[in-house]
Amino acid sequence: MTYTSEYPIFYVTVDAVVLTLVHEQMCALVVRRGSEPYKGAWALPGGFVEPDETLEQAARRELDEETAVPGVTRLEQLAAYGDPERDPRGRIVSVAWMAVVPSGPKVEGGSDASSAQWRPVTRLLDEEHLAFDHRQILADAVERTRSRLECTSLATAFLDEEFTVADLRRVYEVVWGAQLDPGNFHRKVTGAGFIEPTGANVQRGPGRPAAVYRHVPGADELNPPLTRSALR
Amino acid sequence: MTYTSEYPIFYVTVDAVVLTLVHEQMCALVVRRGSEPYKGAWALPGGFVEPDETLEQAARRELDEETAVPGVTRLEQLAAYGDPERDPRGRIVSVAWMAVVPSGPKVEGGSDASSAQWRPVTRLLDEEHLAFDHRQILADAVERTRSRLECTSLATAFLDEEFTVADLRRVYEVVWGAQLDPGNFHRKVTGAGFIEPTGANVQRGPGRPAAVYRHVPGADELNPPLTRSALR
DNA sequence: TAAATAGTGTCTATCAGACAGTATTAT
DNA sequence: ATAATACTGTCTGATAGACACTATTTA
Repeated sequence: MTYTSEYPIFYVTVDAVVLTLVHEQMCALVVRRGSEPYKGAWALPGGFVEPDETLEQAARRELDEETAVPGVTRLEQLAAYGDPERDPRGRIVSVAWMAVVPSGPKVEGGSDASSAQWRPVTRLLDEEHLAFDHRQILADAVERTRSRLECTSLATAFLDEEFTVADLRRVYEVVWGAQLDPGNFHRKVTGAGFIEPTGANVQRGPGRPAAVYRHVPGADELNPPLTRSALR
Repeated sequence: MTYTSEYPIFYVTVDAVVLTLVHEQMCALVVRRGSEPYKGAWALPGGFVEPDETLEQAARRELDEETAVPGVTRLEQLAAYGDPERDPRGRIVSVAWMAVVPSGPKVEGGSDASSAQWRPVTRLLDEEHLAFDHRQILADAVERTRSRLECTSLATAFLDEEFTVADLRRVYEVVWGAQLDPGNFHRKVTGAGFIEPTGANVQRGPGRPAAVYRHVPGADELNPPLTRSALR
């Protein structure tokens, strides 16, 4: 089938940055490109928007098809990237989305991409070569995530439904790349209103058992915010 | 000229929200639509992106062509809007931008639109009908502006190069819709590091003359932020 | 026992907000 | 003089961060 237009042809794609924690490292979901351009390079999952779907639906569909990653609840729109030179195949404007999922889901496979994989964000940004302008998109997503931890409950999205205060602290420490004072963090986060105790306790390694918490549904705004300067 | 494609046709447009203060009211720049759809309704200035320009260049060009508004320095990308039903003419994804300009520039005319005009944001949002999904875009831009006042020097963009602390306070009061304590505001804002005194004083009406300030170039981040809860 | 983690108490410096007080002008 | 605006001083309550202390477990 061929389409015609009296205006220049633009293509619209979506790309998704999905972040999680693997072994105390922030990792992003990437796929190997199986065709030119950038064949063999890592790329963010994404693809062309179809005529009758919203941009968000397109991002979800591409994530399902290329990575089959579970746990994607909220997708947040990041930005549109539309430099004329960003894709050698033509004029392609991409709308980028980001999501955060709990640690460790299996992602290999999916029909479109030969291999989807979690890779540390630091390596993707500093050492490896990402296709197109995906390095910029990833960097923007990471920065957005860092600031979202200050004023929203996004940190809980890195964790399973039940978690301890220490689990949550590790999320902040990894994402912000800073050590936090355990005592002060505990007081602040339990008083911020976005997590509530389940009543249960868990024991992991030596030390006093920790209370188990869950995210309070709907409590997504944090004020006052958790300041990023709570360093040790 | 006719273009052909084997993929469905998408069009990409840009829309711009330009905000300013007129008579103590936040106003947005809108144009009357001269053709269907939504003929005669107010719309945000914008139009189709051309093949060889960036999205930001397209936004600037459309602003020049449709409104000839001066004073647009920084354009900040807001979001992409791509609902399949948002435009009856076809599948059009629009990338929205926002800018803030000093009060009072003349804008009537321009070649494309019969009349560009400043209209109060409250009326556009609450009473009048904006074309397409421009009401949502405008609402998003206003909310973004409100939060940008907390942690950036954006408020100075509403003012001319030289201004008083009272001028700046009026910007915050109008945008946030709240009264601020003059004394506390003065201390906070002069200590925040993003404005500096020129040495001159001005007299407007009764009262002690006010010192004149200017924006410190490059000082765009505010920390600690000016909290929005500095109400009286 | 020592070591490790969980959680609480407490002190201090800082800061937001309330509000009073001083300075300088127009009318 | 009076009113109005531009600042500046001061008090109070809240909070961030440092750090000590208690509680509960493993090894």
